[in-house]
Amino acid sequence: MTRVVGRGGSPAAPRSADVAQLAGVSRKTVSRVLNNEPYVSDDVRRRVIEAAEELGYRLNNAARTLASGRTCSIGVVALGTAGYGTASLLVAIEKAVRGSGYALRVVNTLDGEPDDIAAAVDSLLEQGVDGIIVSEPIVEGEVPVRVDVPVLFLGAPPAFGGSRAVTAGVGADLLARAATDHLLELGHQTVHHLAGPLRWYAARDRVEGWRTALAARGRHQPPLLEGDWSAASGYLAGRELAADPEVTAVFVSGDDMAIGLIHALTEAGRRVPHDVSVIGFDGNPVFAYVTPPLTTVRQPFDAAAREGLKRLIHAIEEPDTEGPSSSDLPVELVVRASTAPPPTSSSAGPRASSSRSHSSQRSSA
Amino acid sequence: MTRVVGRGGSPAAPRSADVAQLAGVSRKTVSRVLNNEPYVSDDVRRRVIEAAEELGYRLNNAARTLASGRTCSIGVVALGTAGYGTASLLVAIEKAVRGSGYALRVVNTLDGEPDDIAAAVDSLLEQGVDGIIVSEPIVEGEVPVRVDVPVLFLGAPPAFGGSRAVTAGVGADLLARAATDHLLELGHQTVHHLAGPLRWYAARDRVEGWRTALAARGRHQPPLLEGDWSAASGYLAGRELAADPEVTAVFVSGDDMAIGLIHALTEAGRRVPHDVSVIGFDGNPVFAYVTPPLTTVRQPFDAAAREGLKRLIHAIEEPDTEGPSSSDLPVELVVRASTAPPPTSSSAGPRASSSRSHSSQRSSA
DNA sequence: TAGACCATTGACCGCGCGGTCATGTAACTG
DNA sequence: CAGTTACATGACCGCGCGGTCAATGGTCTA
Repeated sequence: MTRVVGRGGSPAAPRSADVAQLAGVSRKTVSRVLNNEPYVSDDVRRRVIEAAEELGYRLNNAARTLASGRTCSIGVVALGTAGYGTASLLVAIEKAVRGSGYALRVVNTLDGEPDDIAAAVDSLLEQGVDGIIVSEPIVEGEVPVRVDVPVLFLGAPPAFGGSRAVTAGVGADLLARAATDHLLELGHQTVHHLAGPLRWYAARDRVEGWRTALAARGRHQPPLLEGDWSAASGYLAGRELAADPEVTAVFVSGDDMAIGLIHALTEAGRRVPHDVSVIGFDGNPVFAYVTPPLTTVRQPFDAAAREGLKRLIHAIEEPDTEGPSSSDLPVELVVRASTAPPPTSSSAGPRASSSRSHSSQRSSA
Repeated sequence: MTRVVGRGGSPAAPRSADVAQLAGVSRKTVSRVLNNEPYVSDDVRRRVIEAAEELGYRLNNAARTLASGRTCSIGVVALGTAGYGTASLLVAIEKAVRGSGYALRVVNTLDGEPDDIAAAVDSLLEQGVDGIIVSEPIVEGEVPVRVDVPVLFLGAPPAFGGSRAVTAGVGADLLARAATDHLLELGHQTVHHLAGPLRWYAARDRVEGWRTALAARGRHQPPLLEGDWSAASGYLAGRELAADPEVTAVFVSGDDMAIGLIHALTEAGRRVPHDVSVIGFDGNPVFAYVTPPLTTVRQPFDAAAREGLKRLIHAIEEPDTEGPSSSDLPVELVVRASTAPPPTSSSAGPRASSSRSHSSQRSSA
């Protein structure tokens, strides 16, 4: 039979048989060369590679998947929002996956409802993936899908999601604790907290860290506020807090919300950081250039993605052995000018430091 | 032969033959049902669907791709940055692809160099895609890859990239023109422009719109400044502009850069918008809550992604017919408080409007 | 009643590759 | 020298599905 010819007279894509013929070897040997298998002489290897290049040969992924049973791709269930945090995490995952030999398939869930996640996971399984990353798991409900590949939950507790689940995270509790400690060390009696939606593990972990930091010093734990990550929700929370003169320090669970909160405080006549200190969470660099420059905690997205992926690949390739142990992620506090010591009754307290402090930061393990 | 059984005694994934056996029909009939082909009786169709559900059957994408030659997936070459604009565009693409019957494969290029893009495209072709979206094409150089699927360039001119290329865009030139017009209508004699990296089409289109707006009114065209999308680069440009007392209005090619620029102006004693008006570009909602709230132009990411995808799918499925005609995208000016009439020698000019203006906006076609 | 026609179903092939196993050939060993 | 090992290659099968075409059975027309 004759091979099909594409539109415009362009020949159909070459197959490994074409390469084999040109190189004067068998198809199987071509397969060996392209998969870096041993037991191929240097001469043959060279000839095959030359022939492949000459023909512009590309492996057919579908065929190799079908034959081998391995898809060499990893699916990501991402949150369909363009926020700095989630977008950074997705980019970090992509960077981590590069060079691992796996391709990435992305499905967004707009809302994060269990059914939504289930649909996303289902579509990934149908496409064929060797493993799945749920980038921001939500707490509510079990995901109603039978999954027979390992799943990495970034930030969820190990119990979540069935037996073949692995987890990794940015160490949100430690980061949140560092943020709270920063404010306490400045002299604040206590620290208020504006959390993200508590359905998110990301939000819960940070609440946990905040509570731990307060408890460690025996401080009063103010009631929790809950936002939705948006600046608008931060603004609303800020209006509430502005009415309470006791508030001198707020740890906000996201930079955007922190910006909204500061805006509300300022509007109400509470100066930041003179009257109220605010620390954010994420590390979006643009907020070094707002007034006041935002003190925040940078999330180690890259490190978390790398570590998570390492574990996931381990679970894929050597499912019966113990995974790599967890390594400590960096805690990076970016101190700018939205935090300061609390106002004292006698003195006016220090003003915001001048513009030099755009990116002063300190790191600790 | 016996079928392979997975770890832990879990049975291997069911195949269409299993469904066929359970439903008491042939494998081919199962295929017909699952592909919604005609000539299947209602009774048989129902039985097949029930059997598939009972077994938890999922189509094997690799096998169907191999057999049919169609992958039913679209590849995206995205920029590996977490900026609001690029991230929003990616999310918009994902939203547009949902329900189209195509899956998404994402590859990031960290830098956008032609070789980098070539590698990304290559890896997509190897994975198997029916079409490719280059989300933010860069101007420099031809992409050195032979591509035999349609390619959608979001924002590049039609000549780019070979014969099977289609394009769509957010209408950046019109948006830029609207931004510039806004400032001119406020009474400014001319408008300065801080562009993005001119290697990007996205930046060039906006420069074009800015030039057109100025030329249409016969205004002086100040020298162009070039940033790199970051707030830091906006800050540097702002230091330059602050030294020039002639500057009363700046159109900045991205919200982040605008924030940096405003910071530099403020630091140098030039008040925004009292002395200098600044308009951004993107529409990141968080900047409604900085001081001053940023006037900006919202990019119609969703509409652009939808339209581009419609054309791409058309090019995939009916390559020989003319594509759908382009429809006008919305121009959405978000007027907040970083723009105002220019200072006059006699009066002090209006102050920034109060906090009510968080999201006042006007739209026009 | 015979012929034409349609709706419905299945037998069979092969997409392009990796896996298994048999077959070679050269380099050692005792 | 025979026996053993290490290396190098190819013949052949089948992964799970869609496509082609033939076969079946029923309904309609002349």
